[in-house]
Amino acid sequence: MRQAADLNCPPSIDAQQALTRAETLCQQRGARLTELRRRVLEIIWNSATPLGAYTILDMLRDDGRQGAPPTVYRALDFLLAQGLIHRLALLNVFTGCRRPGSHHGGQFLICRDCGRVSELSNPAIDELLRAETDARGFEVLAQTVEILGRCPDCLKEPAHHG
Amino acid sequence: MRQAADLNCPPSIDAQQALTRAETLCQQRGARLTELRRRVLEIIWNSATPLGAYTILDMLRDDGRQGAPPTVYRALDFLLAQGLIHRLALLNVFTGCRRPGSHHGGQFLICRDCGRVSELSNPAIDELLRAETDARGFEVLAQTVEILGRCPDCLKEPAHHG
DNA sequence: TAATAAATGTTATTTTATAACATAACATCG
DNA sequence: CGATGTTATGTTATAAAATAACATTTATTA
Ligand SMILES: [Zn+2]
Ligand SMILES: [Zn+2]
Ligand SMILES: [Zn+2]
Ligand SMILES: [Zn+2]
Repeated sequence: MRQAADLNCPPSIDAQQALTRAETLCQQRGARLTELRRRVLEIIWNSATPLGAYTILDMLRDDGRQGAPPTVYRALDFLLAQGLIHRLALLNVFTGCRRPGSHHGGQFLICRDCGRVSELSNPAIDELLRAETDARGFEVLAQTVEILGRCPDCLKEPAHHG
Repeated sequence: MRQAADLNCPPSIDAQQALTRAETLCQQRGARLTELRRRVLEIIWNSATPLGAYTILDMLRDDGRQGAPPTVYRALDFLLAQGLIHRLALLNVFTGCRRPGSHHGGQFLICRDCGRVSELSNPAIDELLRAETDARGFEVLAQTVEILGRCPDCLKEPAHHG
């Protein structure tokens, strides 16, 4: 996977803003953004690409912190519940939410080659999905729209050098 | 998970039709629907709910057939490549495609309680997603829309008895 | 038939996620 | 403050999902 600067994606917040935002939201909700949880969120935001749970665990250990898989998964569960991160089911990785606060199902473009992710926020898609579920009397608990492919930058490359 | 008859879902084919259809399609394409691959497809279609790879493996062994995880995953890979089944990334399970032949990204309503799945075929959603990817110059390789929730039947139940 | 390619068998391992229980930190009340 | 209940984290072990690597068999084709 190549690493690169930024995918031309919708209005996006940066790591610093994300952490500040997370603190505000958790405070308002009476949720405890502990040091561990905050650090996991920071690790996720500092990465150019989404991270797997075990990669995050390695980074926690690099901090000198002790930990095991449950350490990470619990923090991730908290962040997911607070709508601060998303899980990309196609790749089993986690990425920071670009619109925290408004609980929403994710819409993602995931580049197979460089791993970068673009979070969409297309209300028309949400609307159509809501119409489908309403028509069927289906109660929505979680929702994900994931498109795996190749981003413009990687399409410029001669071919897929995987 | 409760088991039940049928979710009120779009025009759907049954197991028998699916197998016949698969044979026709594979023949047209020069793809080999071997006995193993056919049997895996049949197992998937005979189930009221999507199945995990290891459940399918157990069923193959019940047939008296020998096998290991790769046996199943290879067959699943073939069926996926032929567009005969879909993988639901949220649950790591596989389900028969209700519109085989037209390669398409899946759109699914998945009931958390009874496990049954409804495959949508909303062209407007496909259209919006295509518009998003086109606008970004993003080449689509795979696409999935998954909504996890509670189906009408399960909503009739007093509460979530998990 | 011999050579080639495709499919399957087989063993081992990697990757992802959770169960179960112990300890520590934090809050709330007497 | 100290006792009590609750939440968060530490820790060990295991479950669940997927793949790597190589051997063998089956099918295709020259
Ligand atoms: Zn988001
Ligand atoms: Zn890319
Ligand atoms: Zn389909
Ligand atoms: Zn249901």
